[in-house]
Amino acid sequence: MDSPEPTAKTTTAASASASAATLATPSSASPVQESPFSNFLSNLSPIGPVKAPHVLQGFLGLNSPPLVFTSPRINALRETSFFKRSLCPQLPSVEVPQHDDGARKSADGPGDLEKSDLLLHGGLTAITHKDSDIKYSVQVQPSSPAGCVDEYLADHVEVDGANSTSVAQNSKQSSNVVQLSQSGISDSKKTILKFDDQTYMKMKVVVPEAMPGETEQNIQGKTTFDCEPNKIKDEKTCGEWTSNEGSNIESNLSLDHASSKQQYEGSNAQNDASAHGDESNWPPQLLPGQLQIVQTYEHSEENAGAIPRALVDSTTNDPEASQNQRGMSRRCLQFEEAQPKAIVKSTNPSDQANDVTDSRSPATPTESESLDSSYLDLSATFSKRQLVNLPQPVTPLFPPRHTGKSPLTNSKPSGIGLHLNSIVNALPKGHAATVGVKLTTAEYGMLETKTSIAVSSMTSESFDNMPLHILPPIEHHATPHAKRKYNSEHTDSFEEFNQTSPKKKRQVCMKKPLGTIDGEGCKRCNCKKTKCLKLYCDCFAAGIYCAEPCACQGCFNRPEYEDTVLETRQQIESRNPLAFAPKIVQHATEFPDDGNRMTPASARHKRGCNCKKSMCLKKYCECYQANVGCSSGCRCEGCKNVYGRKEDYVENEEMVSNRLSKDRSEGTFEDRLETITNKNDFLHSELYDSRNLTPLTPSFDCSDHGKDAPKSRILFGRCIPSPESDLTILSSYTRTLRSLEKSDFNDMLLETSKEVLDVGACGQRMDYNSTDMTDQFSSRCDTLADFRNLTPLDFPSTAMAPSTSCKVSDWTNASRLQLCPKSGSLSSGSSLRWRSSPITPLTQSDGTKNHQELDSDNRLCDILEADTPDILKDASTPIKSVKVSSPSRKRVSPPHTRGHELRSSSSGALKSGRKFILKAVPSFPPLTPCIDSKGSTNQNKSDFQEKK
DNA sequence: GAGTTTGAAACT
DNA sequence: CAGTTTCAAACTC
Repeated sequence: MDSPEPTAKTTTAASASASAATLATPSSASPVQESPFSNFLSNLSPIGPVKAPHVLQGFLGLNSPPLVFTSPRINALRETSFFKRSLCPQLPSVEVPQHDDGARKSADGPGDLEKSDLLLHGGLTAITHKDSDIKYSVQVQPSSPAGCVDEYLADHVEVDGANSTSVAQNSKQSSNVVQLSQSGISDSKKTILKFDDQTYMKMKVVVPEAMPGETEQNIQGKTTFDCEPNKIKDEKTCGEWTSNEGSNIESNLSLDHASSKQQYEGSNAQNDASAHGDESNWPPQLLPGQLQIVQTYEHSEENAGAIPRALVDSTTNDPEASQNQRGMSRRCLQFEEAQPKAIVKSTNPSDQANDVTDSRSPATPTESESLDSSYLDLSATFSKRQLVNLPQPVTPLFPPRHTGKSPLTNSKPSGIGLHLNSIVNALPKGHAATVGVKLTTAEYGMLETKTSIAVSSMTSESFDNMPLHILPPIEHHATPHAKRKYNSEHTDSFEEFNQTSPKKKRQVCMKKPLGTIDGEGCKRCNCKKTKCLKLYCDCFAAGIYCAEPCACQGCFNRPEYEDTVLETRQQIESRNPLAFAPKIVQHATEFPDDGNRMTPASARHKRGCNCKKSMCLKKYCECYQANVGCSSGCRCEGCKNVYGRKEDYVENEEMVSNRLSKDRSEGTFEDRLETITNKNDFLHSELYDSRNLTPLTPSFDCSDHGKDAPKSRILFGRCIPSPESDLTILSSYTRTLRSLEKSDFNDMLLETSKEVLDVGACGQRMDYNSTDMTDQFSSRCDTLADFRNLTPLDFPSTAMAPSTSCKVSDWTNASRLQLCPKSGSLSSGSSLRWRSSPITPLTQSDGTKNHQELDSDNRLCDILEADTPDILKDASTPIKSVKVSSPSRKRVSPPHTRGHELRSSSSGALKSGRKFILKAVPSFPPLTPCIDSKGSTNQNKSDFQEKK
C-alpha cells in the first residue's frame, strides 16, 4: 500500500534512460506526491510550476518504464505501461492540476499518499479492465475514488510533460495544465473546462464528480465539482458534456489509471500488493469497482499489454482528434488496437491517432464519439471474440457496476439493475433495452462490456430517446457513449440538478419524459421521511434520481448525493440483492404449452403481492399496478386481478407441467419446436404489445422490426426455465442484441452467433440426446436459478447496486458463465445464445464444440442471462444458486443437484421451463433479431435439427 | 388538498 | 421467519 515511494525509488534508479528516467521519476513522485520531481520538472520547463505537478503525475505514469526496469513484472507490463504513457498525456493535462492540488491540499501525510496509492492501484486495476474492454473506463472511474482519479490524472499530466510521445496532445494539455496549475486549483479547474474543450472539460467534470461522490474527495475534486456545474451550466451542454463526456473521461481516466497501474505494479511488486490491499481497503464504492477491475485484470492480463498500447495510442491520437473523440478513440483504439497490439506502442500517436480518427465517424462530438467508440469497441471486442477468448480481454465491464461509486463507472454499470427496475416500472421502451445492456455489462464483465458496448453503440442512437436518468450504480451504463448522448440531450435536466452532468450514474429522473412509455416515465415521489433513500421511494427503487417533478422533502436521491445514494443502495442490496431487481418477470410457466394458449400476461411479479383488501384490483396491488397477473408467488386474498388471477396462474402451471411431461414422452422435438415457436411468436407479440413493462428503445424496436423483438422476448422467456424468468429482461437483452446486430458489430456477431447457435444446437442436442432430458433441463434450470441467485443483479440491482456489486460482480461473473451454458440448454432459442455464451465456452460439459466462438455471442446472451438471472432469481424460483462458475466461466456448480431439487419440487414452472427450452430452439429463426444474425439463427435451427 | 386506506418496506 | 412498525402511494371525499 504504502510502497509507492519505494517503487518510485526503484523506478528512478531503474530508469537509466533519460526519457524513461524523467518519466519514471515523475511517476514515482506522483504516487507519492512528492515534489522532488515536480521541482525538477519545473526547473526544466518554463511551465515548470504547473508541469511540475503534472510532471509528477505524468511521471507516475511514466514511472512505469523505470518501474519496468525495476520489477520483473514490469517487463510484461512494460509495453502496456509505455502505451499507457502515451495515453497518460491526454488525461494528465486535465487531472494533473487537480491531482496536484488535491494531493497537496489533502493532508500531505502518509495517509494521503496511501490513499493516492490505493487510488492508483484502483486505477491500475481499472486500467486492466480498460484494456480488455471499454468498460474499463467506467470501472476506473467508479473504482477509483476522486483521489485516485486525481493521482492518475496527475500522473498523466506528468506523462504528458515528460513524454515526448504524445507531443501534440501533451503540448496542448501541458499548456492547459500549466494554466490551470497557475490559476490555482479551482481556477485551474475552470480554466480546464474552458481549455479542455470537450475532453478537458470532461476530465475535470469527471474528476469532480467522482470526487464529490466520495466523502473525502480531495478538496480539489470538490472545488472542481462545484465549479464545474456552474461552468457546465454556463455552457449549454456542460452537464451534458460532463455526463456524456464523463464516460470518455472515464475511459481516459481508466486508461490512465491502467497505465499508471501497470507501471506502478511493474515498478513495485509491493505496490501491487499494496494495491490489492488498497483495493480491499478502499471505500466500499471503490472496492467493488476495484474488485471487478482486478478480476478483469487477471483475465485480461494477457491482453493487457496489447490493450494498453492501443489505449495509449488512441489517447495520443485523441488529442489530435476532437477532444470528444479522444475518449472514444481511446476506447476504440484500445479495442481495436488491442488485437493489433503491435500497432503502436506508445510514441507514435499520430499514426494511430489518425487511424483511430479515421475509423471514427463522429457525427457529433459526443454522439459520434459514443457511437464510434462503441462501434470501434465492438469491432475490437469482436475481433477479440473471433478468438473466442475475447471475453477476458474485454473484461472491463464489471467496473461499471462498481461505478456506482465512481460517477463515471457508475453510469455504465449501474444502469442495469436500476434500469431493469425503472424499465419495468416506468421506463420507456428504449430504456428497457438500455437497461438490459447495462445489466449485462455491469455484471458480466467482459461479455457485458462487449455487449454493452455494442449495445451502447447500437443504442447510442436510441439513447437519445432515453431520457431517464438512471442511477448509474445499479445500471451500468452500457457504455459511456450512451450516456453521453443521453446527457447531451437531457443536459437541461441535469443542469437543473446542477450536478449531475458528469455523473452518469443515475440520471436524474426526467420529469415525465422518461415515462414515455408509461407516460409517467419516472414517478414523482413524495417522500417526506425517507429522504428518497429507501425503497419506499419509487425513484430510488427504480434506480433513478429524483427530479423536479418530485415533491420529496430532504431528498438525497440526487446526483449531488450520489455517494450517499450508492451507499444506501449497497446497504439495501446487501440485505436483499434483488431489492433493485425488476419486480416484474415473465413466467415461463405461462408459456403456452399448448401452443395456442398464450398467456397474455406471462409476466409476473417476482415476489408477488400480499393484498388483502384490494383484491388485487387496485394499484395498491403491485401486480395490478404492473399490469400483470398474480401468480403462485402472491399471497393475496380474494385475488381478482384482472390481469390474471392467482388461482388461474396456479392452474396453468400445473397444466404446463403436465404437458411438458407429456410432450417429452410423446411429441417429437421438432414438432414441439415448431409449435412452440409459433406460440412464442404470438405470445411475444402480445406481451410486447400489451406490456408496458418492456420498453424497448426505438432503435431496438427498429432493429427488431417489431416482430423480432417480441420473438426475442418469447425466446428468452422460453429460455427461462423458471416461471419467474423475466421476459422483459430478456426482451431487453435481445433488443440490445438486436441493436448490436444493427451496428457494425452485427457481422461479427452473426458469425459468432452462427457458431454460437451451432454450439447451442449442439448443446441442445446434447441435452436431448442425453437420456435424461429432464435431468439436463432441471440442471440447466438450476443453473439458471443459480444465476439468478448469483446475479441478483445488480444488473438491475447490480445495476442498481453497483456498489454492492463487488461481491455480486464476482459471483455474478462466475454465475454468468455457468448460466450462459445452462441457460442455453434450458431455452432453446435464448439458450442457444446463452449457451453459446462465450463466457463459458466450456462451461457446459455438453461438449459443445466451439464454445469459445460462441462465447462472443454468448456474451450478449450472458448479459441477457445476467439480467434474467436477476429476474429469475427474484422470480419465483428461489433456486439456490450453486456457485458455479469459476472465473474461467466453466461451470462449477453441478446443475444436477438443482435439477434434482427442481424435479422433486417439480413446480410446474420448472417443467414449463424445460418445455420452453425445447421450444425456444425452434424459435431461433424468428429470434434471429436478437444479436445473432437471423442467418445464424437459421443455422442454429438447422444445426439443431441436424444434431437431432 | 386533506384525510383515509392500503400494502410494501423496514424493523424487531 | 413472523410480527410489528413505518412509510408513501393510492384512494376517497
